[in-house]
Amino acid sequence: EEIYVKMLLMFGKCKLPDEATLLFEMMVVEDKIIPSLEAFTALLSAYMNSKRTRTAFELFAHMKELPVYQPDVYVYSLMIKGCCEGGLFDQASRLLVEMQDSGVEPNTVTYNTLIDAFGKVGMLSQMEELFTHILKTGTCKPDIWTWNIIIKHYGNRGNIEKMEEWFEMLQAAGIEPDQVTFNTLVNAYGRNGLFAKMKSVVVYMRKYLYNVDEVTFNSMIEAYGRGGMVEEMSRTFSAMKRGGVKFTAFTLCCLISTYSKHRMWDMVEKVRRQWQNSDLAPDVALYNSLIHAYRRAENFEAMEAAFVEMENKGLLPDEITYTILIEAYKSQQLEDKADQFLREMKALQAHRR
RNA sequence: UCCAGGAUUUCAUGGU
Repeated sequence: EEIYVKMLLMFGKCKLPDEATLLFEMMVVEDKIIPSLEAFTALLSAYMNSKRTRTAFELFAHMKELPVYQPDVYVYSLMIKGCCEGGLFDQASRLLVEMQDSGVEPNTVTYNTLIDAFGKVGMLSQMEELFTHILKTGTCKPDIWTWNIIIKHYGNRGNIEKMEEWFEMLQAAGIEPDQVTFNTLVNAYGRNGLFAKMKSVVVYMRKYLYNVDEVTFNSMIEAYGRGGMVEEMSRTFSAMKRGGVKFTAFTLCCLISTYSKHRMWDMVEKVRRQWQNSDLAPDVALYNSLIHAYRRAENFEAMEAAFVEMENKGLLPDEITYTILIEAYKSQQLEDKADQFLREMKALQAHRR
């Protein structure tokens, strides 16, 4: 069963909810395994990752009717996350009450989920209040994730002073920052154009033997790209490869977007060749950036070819893909084709409910 | 009894 659970999680990561459902049924029917609560949690999480919130909640309701599958703190934390992501804060707080009523105590993960949810919608004072509340009441012990979440949200909102303040408080509390903490700082400084500080964090990381990984490099590459520092971006990409850090779809997506924004078509092709020579799994966002690059270049044959290639690789276009194509065809007065893709997009959206 | 397996954080693409 552990293998099934691992595979369910894989499907969730790859956003393949239907495959997850099939696998789960296979496990029950063919291998006659009585699924554990963990298996159900894995299935729920696959649905959540694939934004099949409704399916997840149906399963959740079903589980509650079965005495052996009474949700535990894992399941409740996951469902609370689902509510928050759908903007259903009332329902989230109802679940929080419900879990306590049924004797399941929320833990650090549950509160981290809520703290992150406040941050995501910009309710930073509520975010802080919740943090001090759990600290004061001793409801649960904040962990490094809690701090990382708060640091991230101040960084994302451009409040660098607050971010640094929280980073210092973290250290003052005697907690060791981790890889994620530093990557969060690199990302925050980068997105706010503070390139010197960004670089100094990386220097610090190297000095104290934290892993400078693909997330670190991706943040820098993205930051330079956004800031129009194309040369610096290219150099960082080279440094990444020289350092033996494997680039990801994310890396190439940043590069292609920036090069195409600066109409550097030869560089787009260069990235594309490195992509072809790599063993990266097919990726929708990466194809989207390429399709958009060809649309910018008004190279519509290449755009269509990239779209066909994407479908041949078994990838389903998403709303972004369709939007790019529809805009492209509209700009060429090809209303029929634009309409056709509009219908396909609507069909996709309908299928997902 | 111990161990393992499920939940939360850092990163991209269109409309902008």
